[in-house]
Amino acid sequence: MQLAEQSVRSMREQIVDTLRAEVLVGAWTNHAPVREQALAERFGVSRGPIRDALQELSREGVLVYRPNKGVRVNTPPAEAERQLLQAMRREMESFCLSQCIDQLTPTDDEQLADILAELTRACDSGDLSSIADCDLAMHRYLVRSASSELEAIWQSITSRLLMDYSRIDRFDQIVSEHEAIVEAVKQRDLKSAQQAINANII
Amino acid sequence: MQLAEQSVRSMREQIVDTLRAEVLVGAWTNHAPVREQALAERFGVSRGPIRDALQELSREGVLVYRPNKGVRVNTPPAEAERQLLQAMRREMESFCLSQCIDQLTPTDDEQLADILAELTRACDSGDLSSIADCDLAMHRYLVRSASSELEAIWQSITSRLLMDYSRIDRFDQIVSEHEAIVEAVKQRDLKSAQQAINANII
DNA sequence: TAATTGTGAATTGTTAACAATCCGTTTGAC
DNA sequence: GTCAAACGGATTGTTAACAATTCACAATTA
Repeated sequence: MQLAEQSVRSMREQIVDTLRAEVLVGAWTNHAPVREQALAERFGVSRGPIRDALQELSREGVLVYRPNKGVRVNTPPAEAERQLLQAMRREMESFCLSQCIDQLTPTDDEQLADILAELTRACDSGDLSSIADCDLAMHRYLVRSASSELEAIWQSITSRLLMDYSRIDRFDQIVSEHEAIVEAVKQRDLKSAQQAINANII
Repeated sequence: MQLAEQSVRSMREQIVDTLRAEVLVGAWTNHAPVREQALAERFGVSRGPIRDALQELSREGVLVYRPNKGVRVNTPPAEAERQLLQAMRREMESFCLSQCIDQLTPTDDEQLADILAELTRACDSGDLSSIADCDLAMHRYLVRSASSELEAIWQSITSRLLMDYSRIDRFDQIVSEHEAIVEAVKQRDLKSAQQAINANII
């Protein structure tokens, strides 16, 4: 009775990823509350899975939940918090690189190259939502390669940092920075890869 | 139609806190899966709120979710991950102290003293679940005083660290370490408070 | 007029029933 | 006897209806 082109779990993940990308790109304001029924109709499911997705995004810091009042888009972190989160994100991704870089295979290099190609295409076409998605996908790939356990924490930190993703207009810079990451990883050059990551996390 | 001694949101939070404390104390094994129906009957609600709580604990790293198979207790992090998480927790709590310590009021001091008193009582009676609860409550109080935004991230990191809370047998040490924290905070001595926190986070 | 109280629609929270999936067991073929 | 397919109970995933709460707006009163 369902389209079921993906597993049930993937459906919720897909909803979460879609909504996250839209929020991070600024497609939603934080003035209007998010209505469950409207999202349910949009995704063709009932309110249950929608509520699950909204709960997850709330825990992630993208949305803010208030009892009996639903969710709203969160506000960007204060400057001091932002600096802490940035330091933590750099620490995490540097750690993940050091853990995974010698375990990666040519297949991983291809995957990263694919993500980079899609990121480039997204930047060319100016598809903000897709840019944010690809950007996150590359970093997430490296984090997950090191430890799937850390992914949820990394996502929470990163989502909050990207709540004011203002530099998404520097398309060329985004591409070149990620090219540097992929190249350094391909060379299995830990120091360069960490530097490239740190340069990209601002 | 409900007991309703607390708000609806508090009910879910209460379920989450109860289950978390039980898992962190080792009351559950990770061999037997967690059954939704049994928990629903235990807490006197339907499976819906239980599923919400289990989802939250999964995202927090206390439980592990697998599609169509429910949740299990997570395993402790590997040693390398553990060191990263510990460094991040220290960084977070040091930051929170620096942010909040000059904003705290005598009322806050009382609250911390109350938590310390209950922790002492729990250690005297050897109530492991209560010990874990009070321990977390004190750190959470300081984190929340600095920034409620950071609380979810802090909880994720801390829960994973406590997945092997083996030193919960050193009751006297737990009490004295938290006494040192409360005292330093009361003196508004940032450096000492940070040292006391770092000494407690192992 | 300003403040307060009612009222009803809209929204979130919860429940129970139904659908889909998993897993151990049995059945059957070779 | 061994292996694979099929059956059935148990469990998770989803849905729609119902309950509880919130919010905007109208009606009432001072």
